[in-house]
Amino acid sequence: MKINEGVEWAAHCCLLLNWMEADGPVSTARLAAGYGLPPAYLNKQLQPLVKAGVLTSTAGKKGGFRLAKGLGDITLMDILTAIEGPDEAFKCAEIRQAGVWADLPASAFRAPCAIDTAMRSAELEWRRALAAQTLAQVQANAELQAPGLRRQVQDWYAAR
Amino acid sequence: MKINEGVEWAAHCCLLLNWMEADGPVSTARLAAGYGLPPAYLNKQLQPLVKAGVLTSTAGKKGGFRLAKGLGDITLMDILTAIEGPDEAFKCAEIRQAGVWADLPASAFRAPCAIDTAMRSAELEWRRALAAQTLAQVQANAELQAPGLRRQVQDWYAAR
DNA sequence: GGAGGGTTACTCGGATAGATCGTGTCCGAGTCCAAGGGG
DNA sequence: CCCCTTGGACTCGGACACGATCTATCCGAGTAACCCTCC
Repeated sequence: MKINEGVEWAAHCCLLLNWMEADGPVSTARLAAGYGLPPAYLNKQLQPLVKAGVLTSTAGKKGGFRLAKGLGDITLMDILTAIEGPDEAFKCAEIRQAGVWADLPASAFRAPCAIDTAMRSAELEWRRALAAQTLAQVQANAELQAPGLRRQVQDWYAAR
Repeated sequence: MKINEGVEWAAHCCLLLNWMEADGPVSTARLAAGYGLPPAYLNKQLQPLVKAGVLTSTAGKKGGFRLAKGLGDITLMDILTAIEGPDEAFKCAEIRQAGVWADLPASAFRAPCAIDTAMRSAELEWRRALAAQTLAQVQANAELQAPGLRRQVQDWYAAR
């Protein structure tokens, strides 16, 4: 039960892409350099975001990634599902249907597994909280805590 | 991001152990037979629960596992942390401290990473929901949906 | 000067290895029960 | 009849393979910009 680090990378990149929006597409190499990440692997992590409609990619010279929509329309849930896939973390294997319960009539399984229900509802709380957090809010918090950072990052990239 | 199936196994076993409490310890072989699981692997999954103080184990003939406390004192969170470990699913690697941010003064990192904060708070919601669910509640729901099941299971084990 | 074509350099995207973690199995140390013998 | 010893079988616990997923890298198809030539 460990979340791919690509989720963190993607979130950071989205925030950065928003800051760099005026400069056109940003290539994987530039993004990776900003965070000290392996460029090729970062590229691989960003690809599912393109498929999910969070980013758009353009090839060729001066190509790179760009936000497909505003930060307010992107939630942490979007990023997670794009990279981790749509499946839930807890997967009920219905082990109760074997052994002791194998001889029971099928009607006994009409009701869902109580454990599965409890685990699902808890996980739903998590996903609900993730879906409630837009990247716009996250960025607002970040800029609130470090007001000059945005300009500093833009300058660093401009001089590169 | 996939939860070990051992979590589901452990939860089911705890409920079963509660039903079989009067019969003394239940061995791994009997537990596994009840769910059609590989006995040795189930044993391996239950061991951390003993270390966590959820179960007690006794060796030798007529040995096996037994609940260390009442179902009301065991939460889904206990089981999860016992098997998955205490670490959180989302681990912030502080990638913001490399590249662009490498030259910034240390004071810039006094404030926590905004992404980390948002992810953590969402995950906390999940853990809070898990900690609020005791196995006693889960079992109550299960027995409510299938009233005769408890007796049926006890009989199956008694005849074995 | 402007337009068109070719070159070039750079981009993403997917196909290909290595590392880490989850899954499954096996055997040994320890222990409890039971039976048998002696008092 | 009761107690102690001895044997045995069964248990958990950890050490040992296998497989899948995550991590990391490489190379190729494609494309947009640029430059040079020609009109």
